[in-house]
Amino acid sequence: MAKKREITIYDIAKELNVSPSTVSRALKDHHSIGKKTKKAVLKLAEQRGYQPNVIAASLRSNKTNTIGIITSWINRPFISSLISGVEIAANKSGYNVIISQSHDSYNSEVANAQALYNSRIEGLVVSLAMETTNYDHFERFLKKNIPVVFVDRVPEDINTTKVVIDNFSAGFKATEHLIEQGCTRIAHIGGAQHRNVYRERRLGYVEALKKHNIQIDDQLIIENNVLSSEEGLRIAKQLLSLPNRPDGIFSANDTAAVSVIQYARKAGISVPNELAVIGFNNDPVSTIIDPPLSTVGHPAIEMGKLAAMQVLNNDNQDEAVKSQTIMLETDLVIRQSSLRSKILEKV
Amino acid sequence: MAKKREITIYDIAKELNVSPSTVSRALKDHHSIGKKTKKAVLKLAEQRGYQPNVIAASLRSNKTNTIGIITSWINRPFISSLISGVEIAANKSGYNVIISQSHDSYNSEVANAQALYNSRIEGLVVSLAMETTNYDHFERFLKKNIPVVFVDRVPEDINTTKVVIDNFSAGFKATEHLIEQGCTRIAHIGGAQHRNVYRERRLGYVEALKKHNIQIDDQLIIENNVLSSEEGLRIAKQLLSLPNRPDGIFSANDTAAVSVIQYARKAGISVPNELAVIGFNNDPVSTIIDPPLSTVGHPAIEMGKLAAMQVLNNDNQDEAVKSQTIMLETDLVIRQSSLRSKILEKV
DNA sequence: ATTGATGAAACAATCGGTTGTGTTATTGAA
DNA sequence: TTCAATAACACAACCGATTGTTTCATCAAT
Repeated sequence: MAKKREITIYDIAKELNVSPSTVSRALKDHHSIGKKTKKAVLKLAEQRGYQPNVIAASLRSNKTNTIGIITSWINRPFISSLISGVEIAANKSGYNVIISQSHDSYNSEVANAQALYNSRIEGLVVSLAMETTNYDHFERFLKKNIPVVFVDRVPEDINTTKVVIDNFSAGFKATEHLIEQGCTRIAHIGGAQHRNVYRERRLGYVEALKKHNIQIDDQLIIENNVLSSEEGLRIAKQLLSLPNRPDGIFSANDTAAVSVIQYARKAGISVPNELAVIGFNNDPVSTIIDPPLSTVGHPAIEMGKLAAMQVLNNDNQDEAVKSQTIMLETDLVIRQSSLRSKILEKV
Repeated sequence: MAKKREITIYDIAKELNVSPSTVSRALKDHHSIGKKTKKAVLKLAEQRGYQPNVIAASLRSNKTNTIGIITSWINRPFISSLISGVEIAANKSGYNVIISQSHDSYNSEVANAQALYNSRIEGLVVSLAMETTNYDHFERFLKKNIPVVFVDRVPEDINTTKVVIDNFSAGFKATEHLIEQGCTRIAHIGGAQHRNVYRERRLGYVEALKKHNIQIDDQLIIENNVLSSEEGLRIAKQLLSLPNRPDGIFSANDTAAVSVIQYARKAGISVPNELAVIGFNNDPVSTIIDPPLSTVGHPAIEMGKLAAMQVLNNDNQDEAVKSQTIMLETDLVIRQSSLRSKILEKV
């Protein structure tokens, strides 16, 4: 019952008594085809509902109009926004986007890269798995001049385009904000230090303390590979049980920061008066928690769009531009969880 | 500097003095190829780093190993989990997943469907755009026997596989729960009624009221196409300003439910004592809001996996199974925003 | 020794566009 | 009138694998 075959340029060619190559060229408005012929081809193609077989075109022209993307998980606020941005930019340029998830596993990331390579993608957007420390699986793309653009979680020692936020500056700003609020013992909940984003946030934190002549206390720096709400709770307990407990906490993500607030409430520690808290990411939950969580915001969708555009414009760029790092500014989103002075005024 | 050409079966064939077809068959362990030949081919392929050109294979065999997915937005908790599930199931079967966003626009949905069709996808997973009421753009797939599986937001009058939750039962359970908590004036914040999910939730709500002989009050039923936090706030204000205000609210999503709680707090209305609230989706924010939000949970990732599996197993199924509706149960997640009795006991 | 069956591999068409190179007719210049 | 330039289109190779059909050799059975 279904039509067995799609209509091809050969069908059109036969019906119009021209050659397939003429049809092909007519369809893409090639200059060497006469006006009447073009009209006739376009008209018949329309009538017959001709749809080009992109697979055949890909095989011959070696262009797939497809880019790939590898992230840890799709269902996280920041990442899904990132992907959304990639899709928007790619779609606008007529490109397809193939997704894949590493689940933060190095092996999966390698396997996905391999699969995408075999799918002949023309570009790749990557946010690294937590585990990944070796980047050889991307060399294959670069060798073939297939652009690889890293976003957010990027490697250091690989010569390619990166789209990141200024994590150092963000960490610095967040910490300095706490200092300005009068905090003197500021803790930091950080992530895996081999990942740029977490290391740089911590460096910003340290730098801010240094600038304001505050002693760095290793007891107040906790690192964790997961930063889940469970881990956040555990860390909050640990920090707030210290004999000389912190009066401010800069957490490298909102999830852990929210846990801190929840624990503090249970423990009868007033936020922000006794403990000022600032997180990172500006997740939706940050506006819901009570008190609302101060945090660091960044343009996730924009980052995705930018990454995709870097991939798609690769041809037009010279070597220097191909290995640039695009660094976006973050904005401090000050809410009540850290707004000590104002709260104090009110009280 | 880069290698100009990938290695093909022709290269291997030439080097081993066999024909390309032998190489092709050897690589896929065809029975008509001798053991020694197979070994030799495999070995050389490995040595030369042979990677099959999937485009060429697709062209000939008419198999792309790719499925498409159309959703409204990627960056929403429920949808990103859905997509994550689709990717997991597809990846396990060696399939690629191409994403696209309709942004809830009918025209974009049509355009995306068209683009995916041209990309020769072998199956399509769709969650409808809010605007969509005409489904002709999917007929093309069905005519060619390309499976189209709808998830969550599904059409009524189209004969294909659907993966949904039991929205009616969920609405019923949520409302009955409020009744059991002693609520007598229960409001409903609903979504666009032409979308199955919202219509059925409302029907469940109405049925629960009927069962318990509670008069349906049109003043207490508000419908809204967006259900954003802003709209939620507006609706909360409207409902709670009624002369005879409700003592319970069943919201069709968590976003609006959270807004209700936030507004109630500002208005000095105690939740759940004076107003019991239950939402829908079990979004992350539902655990963060104070009091924690009761809601309806559903297995988003599982739905995605199931949808993908329906698409991928299409060949093995007869016509009856091809147009089935898979309905998953929801679970009532009771938290404090609706737990009146217990709260009252405590007080 | 002849025939038939079986295994192993070659041959060649095919998928549907793309693209470099010919070919023909027309036109303008010399 | 003749020749070169140009427009318009045809021809055919090609992209790289897949697959139906043939061919050839080997071996067992009669």
